[in-house]
Amino acid sequence: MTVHNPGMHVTGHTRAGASAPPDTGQRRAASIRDVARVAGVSYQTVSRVINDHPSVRPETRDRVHAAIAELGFRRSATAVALASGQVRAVTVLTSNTTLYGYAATLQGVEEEARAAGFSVRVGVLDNDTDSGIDRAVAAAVDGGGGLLVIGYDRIGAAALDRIPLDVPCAVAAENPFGSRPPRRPAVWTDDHIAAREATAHLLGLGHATVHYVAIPSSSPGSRRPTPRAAGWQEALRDAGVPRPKPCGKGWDSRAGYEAGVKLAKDPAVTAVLCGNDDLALGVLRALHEAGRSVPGDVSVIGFDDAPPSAYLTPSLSSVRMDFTGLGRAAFALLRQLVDPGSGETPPPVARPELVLRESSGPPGDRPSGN
Amino acid sequence: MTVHNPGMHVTGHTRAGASAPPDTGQRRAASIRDVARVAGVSYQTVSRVINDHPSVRPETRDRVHAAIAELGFRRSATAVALASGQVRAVTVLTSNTTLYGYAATLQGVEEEARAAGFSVRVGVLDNDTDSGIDRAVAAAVDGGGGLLVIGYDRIGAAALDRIPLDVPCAVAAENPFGSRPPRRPAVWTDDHIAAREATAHLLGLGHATVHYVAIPSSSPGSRRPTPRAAGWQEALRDAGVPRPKPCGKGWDSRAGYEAGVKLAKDPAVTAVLCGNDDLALGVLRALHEAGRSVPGDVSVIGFDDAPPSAYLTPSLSSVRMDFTGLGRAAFALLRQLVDPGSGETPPPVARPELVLRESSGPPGDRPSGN
DNA sequence: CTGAAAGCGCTTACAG
DNA sequence: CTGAAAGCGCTTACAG
Repeated sequence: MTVHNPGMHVTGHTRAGASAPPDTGQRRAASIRDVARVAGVSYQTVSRVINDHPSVRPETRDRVHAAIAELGFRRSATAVALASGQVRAVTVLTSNTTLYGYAATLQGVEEEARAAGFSVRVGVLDNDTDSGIDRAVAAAVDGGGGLLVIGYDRIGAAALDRIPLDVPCAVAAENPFGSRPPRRPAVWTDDHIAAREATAHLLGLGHATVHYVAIPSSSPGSRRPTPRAAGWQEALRDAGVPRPKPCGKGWDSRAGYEAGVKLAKDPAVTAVLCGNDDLALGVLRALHEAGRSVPGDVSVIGFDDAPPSAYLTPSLSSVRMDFTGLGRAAFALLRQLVDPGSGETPPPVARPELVLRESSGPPGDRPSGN
Repeated sequence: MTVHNPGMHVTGHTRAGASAPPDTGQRRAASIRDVARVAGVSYQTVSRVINDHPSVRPETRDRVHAAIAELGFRRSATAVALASGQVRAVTVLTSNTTLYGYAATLQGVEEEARAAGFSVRVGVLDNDTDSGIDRAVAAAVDGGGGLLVIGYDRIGAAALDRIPLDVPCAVAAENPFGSRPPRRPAVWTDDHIAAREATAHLLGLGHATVHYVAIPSSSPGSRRPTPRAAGWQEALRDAGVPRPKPCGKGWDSRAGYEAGVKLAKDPAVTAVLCGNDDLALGVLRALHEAGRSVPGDVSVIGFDDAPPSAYLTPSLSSVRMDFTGLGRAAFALLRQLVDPGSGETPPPVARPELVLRESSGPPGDRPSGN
């Protein structure tokens, strides 16, 4: 049976009035008591078997396993959580699940969590008000288990401040939180240094200065620059070159494009560092439309090194970030908190690395000479 | 306190031997019995209040609310789940969380789930063996609640077949499953028709035929073409033009690049349809390196219309897919299954739409004439 | 409108 | 090596 909606297809025995109610075999699932009865032991012994307790006679163990298989028994994680008081789960609080950096971090968390037998929940912070954040935090806390905050942006940082202190929590951040150290275990990579090095690299190539298309700030007041912006400024200051105002207002290619349109109009702009690769992609587009060649007229360097960046035309120079590693390490930190006996130590996170490709070079480096 | 690892920073009171153990205020959380005591009522009444039962005297209700606030009571979702037998949770089973189509689907699920008060878990299928899939399915099932399978690929389709029939489950798929209808409620959009239309469009422009860079097949045997491939073939057949073999082996830009390198060598290739935008991006790159202009020498059309595609140079023609809507509808289907009383009906999903940009045009349509 | 009982499916001591 | 008891924090009938 198939029903056509505009643009959509839906199928299944659940369509209203279409057929019998779902016969999903709704008899009650087997419990350890059922298994015990079939195996001829007490349910306590069943508990020992499913928890791999050593003190069970092999023969008994086999009988229990046979009963488990026969009944298709699956232990209820809910009951385990309630009885043991431990929830072996982590909720990732994030403002976004599709941007490369966020999605890759989530992937890292998931890999590490799965290996540790933790389930992974995602809580999206899509509402930038105190009450919206409180709702999301409450929903995440209610589920039990620990929280992992992706603090790459304003909302993430704000959520971190609103999590009750008795809830175990760790953070993957974009920075060392400047003057305000996090109250929680945290991991981050050196965006600051990486941005400084990328900027210094462009300066070393001979550019008079470097412009910056910023990602939104993570500090609630929006006053403090991101570590990436700070690193860029520092490099300019160290070199004693002019320090243009950063531009950009958003995370996506559209925001990059809009910033790029303005930059393209200024002939003095010969080098642009971007807060992420999507932004850089938009800048590249704006430059192209304005007839300014890359890297001939303008050099562009992105941030994050998303997988497609190497295949752009021109291929994009970018600062590679180990988001997956960050996610893995953040989970390990949380695990230390909720399960100190595990002995889990954070896996190494790769240092940010400037990957040079076609989009950057010396000023005026045109195929046909200067 | 900060510790430097290669490339990583870690902070927090959890560093081995660094400071006192975490003082996360570990006194036992308040239960409804604690609240009852403080409010001077029975715990049963507390249960009524937190469940918004009508039959509670306003005055009593206020006392309970005051006690809840005073104790910072948070109801345990675990206990609710165990006692009520309902898990208001959904696990998204997917082989990937970072590719655009998958991430956007997950986002749609999350939006709809949050609105319904369901928590969202993610289970990643990263192991393409039966036992690997079984482990992932078991982990997802153990958590309780429903399952939502993203069946865009081989692994997702295989997982679907291995989910116990008594577990509520719905599917977001790329196709109507051809000859084998799903045993589960499913949503999908018309990739098949969309691919046929995109191909017909290119043919209508005057191209002698259209080549196809395929995404991997979703059918376990890998024999049956994806709906996208089938739509492409159908358009060629309908038009009575030559039908080249599809190429491509992967999902990412690298796979697209490799396929593009081969296509670029064949001067007969003037139009290429790609199974997704990442693939198209790689094809664009390969064409560029081979000195073949787009769309002058070769037209390229992608699939999915990922957000950056509009800002590529040349901007990419693509088939826009409503993945978020698909995720939303899939959740609604699952909700109908586990919670028939909710009256939730699947929201509309947008029809795939061919978005024409710079990367496609008539053959030989060069700025400087033919 | 409110309370006392039983039970969800397990685990954690405590006996033997 | 195995069993009987108590309890995790709630909800769902059942009384009053």
